[in-house]
Amino acid sequence: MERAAGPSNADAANLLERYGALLELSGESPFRVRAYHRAAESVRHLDAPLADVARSGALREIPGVGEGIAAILQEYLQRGTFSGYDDLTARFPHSLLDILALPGVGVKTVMKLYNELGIATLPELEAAAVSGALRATKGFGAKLEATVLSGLETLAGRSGRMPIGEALPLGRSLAAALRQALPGRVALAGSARRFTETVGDIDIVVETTDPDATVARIAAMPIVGAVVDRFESGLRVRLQSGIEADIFLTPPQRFGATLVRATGPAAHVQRLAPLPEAADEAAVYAARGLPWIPPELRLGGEEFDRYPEIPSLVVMDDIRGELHCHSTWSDGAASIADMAAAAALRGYAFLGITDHSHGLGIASGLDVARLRAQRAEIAAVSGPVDLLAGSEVEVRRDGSLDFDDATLAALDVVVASLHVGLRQPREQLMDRLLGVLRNPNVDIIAHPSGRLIERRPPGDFDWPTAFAVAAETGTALEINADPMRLDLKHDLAAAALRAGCTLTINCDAHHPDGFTNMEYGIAVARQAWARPEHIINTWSPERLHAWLTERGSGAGP
DNA sequence: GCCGTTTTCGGCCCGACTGTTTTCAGTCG
Repeated sequence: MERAAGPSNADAANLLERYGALLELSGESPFRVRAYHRAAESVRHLDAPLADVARSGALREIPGVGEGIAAILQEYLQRGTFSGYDDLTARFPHSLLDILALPGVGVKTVMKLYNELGIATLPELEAAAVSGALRATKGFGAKLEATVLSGLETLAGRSGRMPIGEALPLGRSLAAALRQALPGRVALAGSARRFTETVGDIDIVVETTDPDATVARIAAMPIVGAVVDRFESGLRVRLQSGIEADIFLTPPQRFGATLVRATGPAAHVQRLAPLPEAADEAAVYAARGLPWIPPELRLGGEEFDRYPEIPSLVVMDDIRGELHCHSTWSDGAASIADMAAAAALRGYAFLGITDHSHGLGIASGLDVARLRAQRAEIAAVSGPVDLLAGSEVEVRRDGSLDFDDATLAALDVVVASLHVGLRQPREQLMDRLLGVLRNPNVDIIAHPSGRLIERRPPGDFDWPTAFAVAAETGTALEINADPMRLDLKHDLAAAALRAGCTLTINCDAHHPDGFTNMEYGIAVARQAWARPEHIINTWSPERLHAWLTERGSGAGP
């Protein structure tokens, strides 16, 4: 396997991102700051290595990269940094960016802390908050103190656990590298294999008859920075990226049992105890009279009672299309044509284009006039897949929608979302949600709880009531497959199914790459024991169209 | 800093909530 020389696209994107943040601290125009963030996103999603793009002279063809940023990227590729970045890091301590990352702390607060109190690091900030120095400063009060302390607490609680969207690709690439370097079987284990929302560390099982030789080979791998620990049954390594991973060594005849144990969770493994010595996982389960239980279903409970249902649960191949994605018409990064092509490449039959409505100004949401114009483009592009003209319509704070009923009824598919006012009291929040569920023009409620994993708690909804009404109106509830959302989460999705609700799984893709997140949504749906018939985007295009038409929209223009 | 069936210069990123004040600045989705 040949490895591309030079820094990764992600490294370049992160540098542009940091530079943008530093520019913001220095008081630069918000538009200039934004330009760097936009360029960073484009670079992050490039199909080819940045160095190759530069060599072919196509840097300026990257969206958001003009003369200035192209020159910066050239310099970065040659020197590993660029002079503008060096200048700014000389002016501001890099650690100010850590403070800027605290929720509720923006540029103005960071610079005031730095200039008036000399605070440049998180520990200094914590000391100032604890000692009361913050609230003693003019312009700061008890609330900022509380914001800072709770933000620091969140950061501390966060440390160590990665979102599944990072952990799984990382675990897979480590397993692939080990497979390349070692003769025996290699398998990803641990919570990443089980698709838990967050992952503490990467676990891998490696088969070997010569542990010492295997350890030596692993230690010599380029991806491995250092062996941190060597224990009885394996070793702990620190990767070049700084992430640590446990590698368990096992003789071939015990590979299955070791993989079950290393995959966990403890409650699941306990039900199988004592684990029979077996060369593969299926044999472990067979010895207990069970079929092989897929890792994402290993939760230590239901899987031992409901296993006959496993073959009927939804799988990736059941998905015929998606009903919630974005394009450059709002905050997406790709054209409708590009999104349609990506969907076609995945074998999808249909794709709902649902850009934001105007209420979400920051996402440059569409007003009625632009919605009409977009509809024409959608009609022109439709071909590689069946495109549905839709909207992700904003549910405003007062519960009203951004578009009137006639506008919504003319759309093929309507996805309603609560992005604002998620901290409202339960009663108000439920009034909004129930009102939207009862609107016959709304087909889908997107990311119903509004949570962002480890960043924002869900809204305070009364789920039994919400699910009862959704079951009555037939409105589909989304499992949003974005690994930062996974919303509904699996236990809520299971409760929704018990209440008789219909579901849909969507990536909420803002870029062609976004569709690859589908596997996370599938895992959540399976953890909720969902079958294809529960999920509207597994249905045939004919059945889906009939359902949409029946619901009051989809009648066409 | 980028970009152009509004424009090669002048837009681009709006509106509400919160906290700290006392008429508004800062943050965020």
